[in-house]
Amino acid sequence: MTVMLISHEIDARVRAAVEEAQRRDLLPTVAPPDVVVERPQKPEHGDFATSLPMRLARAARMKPLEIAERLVSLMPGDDVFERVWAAPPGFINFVLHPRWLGRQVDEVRRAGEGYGNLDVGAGTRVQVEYVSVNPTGPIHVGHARGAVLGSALAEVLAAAGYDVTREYYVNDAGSQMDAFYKSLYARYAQALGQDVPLPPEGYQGQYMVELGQELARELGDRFLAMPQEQAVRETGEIGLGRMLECIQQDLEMIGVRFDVWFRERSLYQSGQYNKAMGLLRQGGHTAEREGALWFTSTALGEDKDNVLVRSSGLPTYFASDVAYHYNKFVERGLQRVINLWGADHQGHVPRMKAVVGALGIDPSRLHIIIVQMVSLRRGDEVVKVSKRTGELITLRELVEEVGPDACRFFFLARSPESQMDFDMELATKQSADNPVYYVQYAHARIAGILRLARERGIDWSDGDVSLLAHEAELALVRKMVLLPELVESITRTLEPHSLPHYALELATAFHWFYQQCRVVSSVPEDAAITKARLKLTEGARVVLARTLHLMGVNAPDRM
RNA sequence: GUCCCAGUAGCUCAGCGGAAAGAGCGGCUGCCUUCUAAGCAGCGGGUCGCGGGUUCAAAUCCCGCCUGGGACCCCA
Repeated sequence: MTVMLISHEIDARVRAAVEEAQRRDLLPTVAPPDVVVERPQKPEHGDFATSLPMRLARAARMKPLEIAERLVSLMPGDDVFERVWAAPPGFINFVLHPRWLGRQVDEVRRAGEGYGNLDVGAGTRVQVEYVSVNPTGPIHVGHARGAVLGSALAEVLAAAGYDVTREYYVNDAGSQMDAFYKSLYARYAQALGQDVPLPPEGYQGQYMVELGQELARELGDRFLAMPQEQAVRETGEIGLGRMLECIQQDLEMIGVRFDVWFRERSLYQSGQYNKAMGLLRQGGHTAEREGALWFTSTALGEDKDNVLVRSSGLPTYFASDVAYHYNKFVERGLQRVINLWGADHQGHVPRMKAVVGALGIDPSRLHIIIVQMVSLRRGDEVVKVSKRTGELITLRELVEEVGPDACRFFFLARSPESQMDFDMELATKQSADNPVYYVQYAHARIAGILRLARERGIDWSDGDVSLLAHEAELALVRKMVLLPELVESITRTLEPHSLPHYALELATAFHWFYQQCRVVSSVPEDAAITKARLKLTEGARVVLARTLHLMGVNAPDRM
């Protein structure tokens, strides 16, 4: 299915007009800048506009308004744009035709849940890797933000025609895991009355005590009989499995799922770690110093070199990441990779880009989105730890208190690079005044209207959309047709936070229409407009539901 | 000390080169005998951190400074 993107249509028309004008000597033959299509803030400036004449003025040595007028003369209005005009100081404005808008209502209804789907991705294989929390403990609120942003971004990319893989990188190797294994064994042994101390670097959390007790309860004391090293390994393996299950279930609570749970260990087992290191060596990007193997990133303009293999012989996390990205780009042939990392990994970005380049991969294929931290508040009170467990607030606790939809909406509404305050009081206690409910309420209202119409036996399938002429009706359609534009822009900016803002605008447009226009009328003379408005209402439901689904937020039929 | 992010309405945040700065919450005023008032309409509220610069045009780009957060481990 091919949806016409209005912005692309304008781009094409303006470019064609520039060429035509140059052919006719209305404009000097200078290279035109890219056509930037914008949406004016003021309705009287049209639905879309471009400032190309002003950008062209200097090179063309003409007055911007004059350029605009000449281009406009080559772009007469038609059945898509009712009016195209030049406006000072040098804009070209476009207004969508009311009849075209009416027809879009039918287009939306025809597309149904597929409305907003595009083929701009053209099946490009793109991976979104997000969360990837070490499986040494439960998911906390900070991780949840990346989880929500990543999952929404993946949804939008899929809608835009990309072949998307949603991936969680499981760090099941390395020193953090060793500490986890040893801590778990200690807790397990302690649960059985043994005096095994927690290692110095061990995990203190209460959840480790519980996990240890769980293993003791379910599997008995048989691990105490075996050599401790083996016991640590075996209980650790079981504990890792349980932690992963727990993480998976917690993420499921906010609708976050993955196609692939990629094991760090597999990089070593498959030999890909060795291959990646070999490539770096061959490329002359490594050096041995002080008993360690270094990635010589200073030669590539970085501030410092980075250790790949410690003098102890153990690879660093960075080395694993090198192998992992080798796996992504080379072994799996992913065309684009998008990683969402927490702010604490921000310093890691330059060397990751550098090493990808050193592996012979164009670094622009790797996008790293840094997700800033979340601080929790209840009104004016800063919330750092859970009153119940005395530890950081877990995702599970947050969702249980706030609910999945509000969680997703709030996390999604802020751009990743701004540190956010999450006010649990606002998200829960005042839930009625919550933006999430505002949007969901619009959907429920729509569902209510459609329910009523069906109960009354109205068949609106032959409704005449050309009757839609009220200001509020057209304002609603104007918002509806922006969803495909939004999907397209998110694939470029990789910023899904525009989704909730759009949802709010769409809901506002519907609520206003609802206020202005009676949909299901019992007056016989209103039969035709009732059918047309039912079509519009149904279309609005499609777009609103689709927007909510892209955000992973429920679209309730009743509230 | 170096690097990254942020600083916009009382609060939480959008906008990130274009035409008179936006939303939600909070405050004030109106609107329910027909489809959900979890709604609508209106009012009030801003030196876009500060100072320079670039540009026809700067909240938006560049430089410097201030404030807050984060990162600078042979941790991940």
